[in-house]
Amino acid sequence: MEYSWRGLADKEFFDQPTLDLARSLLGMVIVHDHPLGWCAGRIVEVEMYQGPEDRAAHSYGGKITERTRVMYGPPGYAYVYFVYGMHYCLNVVSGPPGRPEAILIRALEPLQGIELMAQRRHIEIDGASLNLCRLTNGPAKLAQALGISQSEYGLALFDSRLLLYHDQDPLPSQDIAAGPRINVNYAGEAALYPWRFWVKDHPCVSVKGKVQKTKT
DNA sequence: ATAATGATTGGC
DNA sequence: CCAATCATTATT
Repeated sequence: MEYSWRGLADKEFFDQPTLDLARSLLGMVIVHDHPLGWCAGRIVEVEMYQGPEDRAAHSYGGKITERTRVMYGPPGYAYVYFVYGMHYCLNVVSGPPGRPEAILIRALEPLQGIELMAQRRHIEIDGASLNLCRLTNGPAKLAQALGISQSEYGLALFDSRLLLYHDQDPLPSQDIAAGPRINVNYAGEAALYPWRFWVKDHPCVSVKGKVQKTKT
């Protein structure tokens, strides 16, 4: 298997404050190796969820359950959860052990394995009419496209079949936009924190992300 | 054991 | 706008 990306993220890469790690993830490439084939996409939108104090986080109040367990371990592992009875979402565990922080991957730019992604998403590739962003412009869409489900829970993103790669220099801050997170209105004060980050003007930013952007 | 609740999406 | 659909969680 040959990857052309610049370099694999090592274990130490994840040892940085969640605020920094979230922004560092933008522009990086996520690769999923699977018996059916491999897929890759560039991260263009993320959301951070910070520890026990964040009312929007699954780990709010230090809640530790079977599902949230991996968030309490070391950073750099996959936190996959199931929502709305039909969707999976992929997060990168962040923060030192004991700090239950995570970063939700909200949108990708498809790079490799387009056919497989389209197949998994039940979208037909009919030439020019397909907007590739449609494959991965949402947290559950990209999980589906990459073939991520419960069996990817807890994988080490620096040493497993699900990997993160550096591919370009870190994005300059002027290319990164920030705003409130999506669908966390129940979180009161925390719903206002500008903890969603995306690549400014990137076409593959999630639909809701774009709506919110134009609204403000 | 049982009921409430979504870090969403796609279709009407 | 709203139904779909079920794992996880809290509650009885």
